[in-house]
Amino acid sequence: MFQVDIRSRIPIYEQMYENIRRLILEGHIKEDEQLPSIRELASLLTVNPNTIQKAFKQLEQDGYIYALQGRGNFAKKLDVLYRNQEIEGVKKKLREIILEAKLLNVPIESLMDLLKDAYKRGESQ
Amino acid sequence: MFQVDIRSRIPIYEQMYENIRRLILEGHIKEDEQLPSIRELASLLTVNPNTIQKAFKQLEQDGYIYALQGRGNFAKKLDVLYRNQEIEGVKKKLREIILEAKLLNVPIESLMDLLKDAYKRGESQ
DNA sequence: TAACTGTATTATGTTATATAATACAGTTAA
DNA sequence: TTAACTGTATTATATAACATAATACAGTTA
Repeated sequence: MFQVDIRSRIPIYEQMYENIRRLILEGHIKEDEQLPSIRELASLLTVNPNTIQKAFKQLEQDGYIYALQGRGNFAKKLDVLYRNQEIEGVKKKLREIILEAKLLNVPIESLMDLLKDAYKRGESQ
Repeated sequence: MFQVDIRSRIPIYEQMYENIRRLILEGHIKEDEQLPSIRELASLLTVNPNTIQKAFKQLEQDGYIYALQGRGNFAKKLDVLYRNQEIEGVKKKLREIILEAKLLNVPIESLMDLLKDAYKRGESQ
């Protein structure tokens, strides 16, 4: 499914969060599809169940999944409104990095080329 | 000069590092110009001297400043070769965020517009 | 010499992260 | 009904990163 790097400075639960979030956004986990159980993931990735739980809880709070007592965790339907918040966040980050690039005197043409190129190469869907 | 947010999850020494790095890259601190002393900054920002020292040490290792025993810390001349490493780092981050945007189905035209806009608005120099 | 600088070390405290070990409750299939 | 799954919650423990505190020493400068 995916991997976590226990030596990374990024917390495991945050890596988990990002990975699952990505799988949902990319459509690899569809609406109402069940995720692996906490214990299953824990043993699969050799990570403590509590750590998985922390990631899942965050995913639930942020609207990516929903939990059913005794049944499991499932991918939520991503509504448009919510997705817009996501998009705004990405745009903000994008602006920051563009300023950073400008600071380093990277010409705008280079950035445009990079943008086109990266967008093309991005895995579709 | 700048501020640090002690409640941020970004370590103080890292905020210091970023702030000073930025001042140098933006040309607000010029080549061979002396930086405030460690103790001075420490009392100014009410941060422990050791924390400042950690930021300065990192800045020195990364080629932004040089230290003279008993004299102080000074901004280094940024050579082209080094700047290229910086640029590569920013480009990498840029690619990642563009993929993120694509994931959220932001059309490339929006990103192009955003790019032009952000680049224009960026404080010059 | 006094008052600055950088540098280094040791000790202490705090917080976030992660693990371990349980326990309890809901669901499901045999 | 029971066994084996699920989620949920709690308490305890360990560790590492971060930051502070308190010194000490060495080089520079007026």
